[in-house]
Amino acid sequence: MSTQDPNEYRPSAIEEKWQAIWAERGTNTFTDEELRGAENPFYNLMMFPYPSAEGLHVGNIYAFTGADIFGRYQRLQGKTVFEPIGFDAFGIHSENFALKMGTHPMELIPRNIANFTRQLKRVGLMYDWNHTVDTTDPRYYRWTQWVFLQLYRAGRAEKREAPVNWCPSCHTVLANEQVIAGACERCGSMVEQRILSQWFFKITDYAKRLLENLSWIDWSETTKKAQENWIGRSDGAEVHFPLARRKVADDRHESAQVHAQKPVIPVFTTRPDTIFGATFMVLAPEHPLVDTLTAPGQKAAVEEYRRGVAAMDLVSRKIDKEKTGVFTGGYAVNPATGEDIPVWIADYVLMEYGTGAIMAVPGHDERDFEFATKFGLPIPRVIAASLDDADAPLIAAEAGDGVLVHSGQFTGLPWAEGKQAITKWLSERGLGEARVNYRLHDWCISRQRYWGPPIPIIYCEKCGTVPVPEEQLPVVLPFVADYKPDESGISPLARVEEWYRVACPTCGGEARRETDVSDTFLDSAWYFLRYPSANDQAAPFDPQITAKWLPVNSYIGGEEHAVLHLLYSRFITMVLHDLGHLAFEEPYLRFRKHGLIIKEGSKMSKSRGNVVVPDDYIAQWGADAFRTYLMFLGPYQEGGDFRDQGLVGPFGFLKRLWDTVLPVEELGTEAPGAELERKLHATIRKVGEDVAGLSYNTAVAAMMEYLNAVREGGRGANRSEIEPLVVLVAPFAPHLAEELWSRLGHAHGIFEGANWPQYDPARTTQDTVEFVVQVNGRVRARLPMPRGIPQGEAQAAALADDNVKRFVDGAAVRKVVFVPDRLINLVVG
RNA sequence: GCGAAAGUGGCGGAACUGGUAGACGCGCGGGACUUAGGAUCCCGUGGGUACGCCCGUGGGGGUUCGAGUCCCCCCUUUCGCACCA
Repeated sequence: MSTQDPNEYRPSAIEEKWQAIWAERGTNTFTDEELRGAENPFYNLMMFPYPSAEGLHVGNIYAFTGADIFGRYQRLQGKTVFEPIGFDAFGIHSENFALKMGTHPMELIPRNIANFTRQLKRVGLMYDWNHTVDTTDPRYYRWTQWVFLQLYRAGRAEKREAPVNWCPSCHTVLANEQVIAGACERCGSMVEQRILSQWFFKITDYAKRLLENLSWIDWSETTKKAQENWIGRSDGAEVHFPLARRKVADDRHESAQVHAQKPVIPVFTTRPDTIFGATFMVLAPEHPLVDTLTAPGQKAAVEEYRRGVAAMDLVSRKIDKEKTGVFTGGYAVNPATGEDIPVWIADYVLMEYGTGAIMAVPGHDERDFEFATKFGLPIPRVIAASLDDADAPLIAAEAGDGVLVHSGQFTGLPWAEGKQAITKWLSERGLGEARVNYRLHDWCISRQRYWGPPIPIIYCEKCGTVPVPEEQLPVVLPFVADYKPDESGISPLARVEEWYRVACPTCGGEARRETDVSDTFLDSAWYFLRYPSANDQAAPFDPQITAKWLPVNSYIGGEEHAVLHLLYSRFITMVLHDLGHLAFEEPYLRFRKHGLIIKEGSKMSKSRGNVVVPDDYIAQWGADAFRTYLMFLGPYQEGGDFRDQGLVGPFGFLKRLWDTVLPVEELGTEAPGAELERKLHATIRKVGEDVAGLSYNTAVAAMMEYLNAVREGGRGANRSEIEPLVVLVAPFAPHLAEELWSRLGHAHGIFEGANWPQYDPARTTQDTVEFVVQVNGRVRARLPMPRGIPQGEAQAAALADDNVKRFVDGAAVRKVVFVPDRLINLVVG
């Protein structure tokens, strides 16, 4: 029971020992010179964390360990692996937490980062601590501001008005996620809309490219699908509905005329084939033509409706609810039928999608059907299963396919052809054209908050909007003791006069800084470019280093960032590429999502009290066992269930491996037996393939199986049998592997060289196979047979088996199915 | 509603192109060593059984010599998106 026994497995001791050695030798860190000259570079990226006050979550460790294993495996294959980490520490999350705690974020964040760093180091991740990034450091956000300026210069950033959620009680702007059922998540007051002037990045200009590149980038399919849906391509037509000459409701008898010079209402539709059924139009309440269209008698009602909509928060407006709306009193002309149709406004039409106006086809659109039913508008049928059904009554919207009916010269055309033909017809008459529309919106990057990088813009009375000259960056976020938002609805920076009052960079006159800060997603949209050049004070990223290391070889992260972070960083990369700053336009060659872990069958959360605190487990079992268990508990790309009991399995495995190798002097020197050697080669192959494909759980299982075989019946191991296993386990349990490797007499560290064992494919298979004999598809015998046995011999051997004989029972064999080296199936009777 | 994925022992989970269902681990049972063990090691472990076999991968059909795997219908769960025209 001596605790000083050098052959006892004491994880904490060896883990701390090797962490110190790695730091001292610089095993995982690079100088900038080394980065420039690296051979076989492999950039292994994982999503940097937001350094919360609670410390590292087990979910973070799960994500990082899986990525780290991949990096360590690449390294054991001889690659030079750059594996950086950083801190995504700006944003509303940090700010709200700081407000709650009453501690200033400038004080809180460095503390959290220090704690995270300590925890990350304890896990044994292969990070280059010489190349870290902290988004709140002016040396970093100086270049975030530089990125903004590049977009501004390229005309990809523009300022325009947009609504935001506003909590009248907290005096603050809320993100959509902070609005719960129309109320502020913090105080419960009803949220309102405010219209503010904000900065947008025109990501919609890139919608087509962002969508098309998805066809060739090597990403998790589900992630690509999420982006595809988010970008949301719709093929249809833009159609122009001229305003009717008469605008008043009771002026019904005047015939409609189509005059090209008249103002028109453009609409986007995916179903131009149903245009003959458009019996009314609906505009978003904010639509600019509403005032023109509104008849005097309807003015009061329209105004009231618009006020009601404006008071609503941005989230509840979009939830499906009973249709509401108001008639404007105005009419437009259906360009297909030539008839006047009434124009309504309703909040189910959104200004931000399409043109902010729709042609309503109640017969063939559910929402329009509901609206028409409620307000007594006509619901004609223009699509039917066949011409015979042209007058079948519509009891619900029929959004499916069919043939056109009651559609003038297009009647009888199948739906898809009608779509083409009508679009062509409208376009020949100058009333519309084919159009592709995207669901994707421009990226609003303005935040009326404190904790972010100030947007580098100056407003001058004479010169207008002036970008801060690049040499004047960074625009440093000032220390503001009271950074709480107030009722003005503008950033707390707008209260710091000595900060925002500046001389105009162009004319030197009085000017004012932009007081909004930028979105956290901008910080993370380019961080991977910064890592290799993290120490470069002269440029955001060094051209030579960037050419060598980018794009990223492997990126592993959570699916929750499938659409925002991953899309924004692709967009920023494309813009920087187009501006000549980067040679590539896609940032991540390969992206794989990891799954989420739950605890004992349910989601981990503070309210459930089932949050796994990693430090406790690591203290008890060691980082190696913790890492190995996390990778073992389920398929990495799908996630799994963390059970306290489960940890003892992988711990026991590591301990048995340790006990098998030590003491080294007692290891046998013989060659492995034939069967064990076969298993060794098969295991090397399986673990290599599984790790490369992120199937970590089965890789660990294969190693356990092999160790069990080595130790079967309590036998001791030969060195040649066990030494390769030390290398296979190294990505999972790097400390233990280093220690055993060194005790096995190697002068250099296990990760300093291409130490991954080779296998001989010829030796992965057995000479004897267990051959399955079926009769009529049911297993009746399992017979050992030599590999490569021909069908005739196998059949003879099968028929000689007593049990097989019983089932064949003298009957004629009608058919024989033979699968070489696996199975023979005798069909009788 | 739309989109995606998944339902396998007491539990977490394996199973490549259809070809021995349940690898590996937990738990449980037995044994060894021990004064003792909840430590360690070894062995066993889907259910039933007249010990020949039979039944078993959410439910119901189908294709096939053979289906967890393929096809059709249904049920359940999880995760995205959601009045997107």
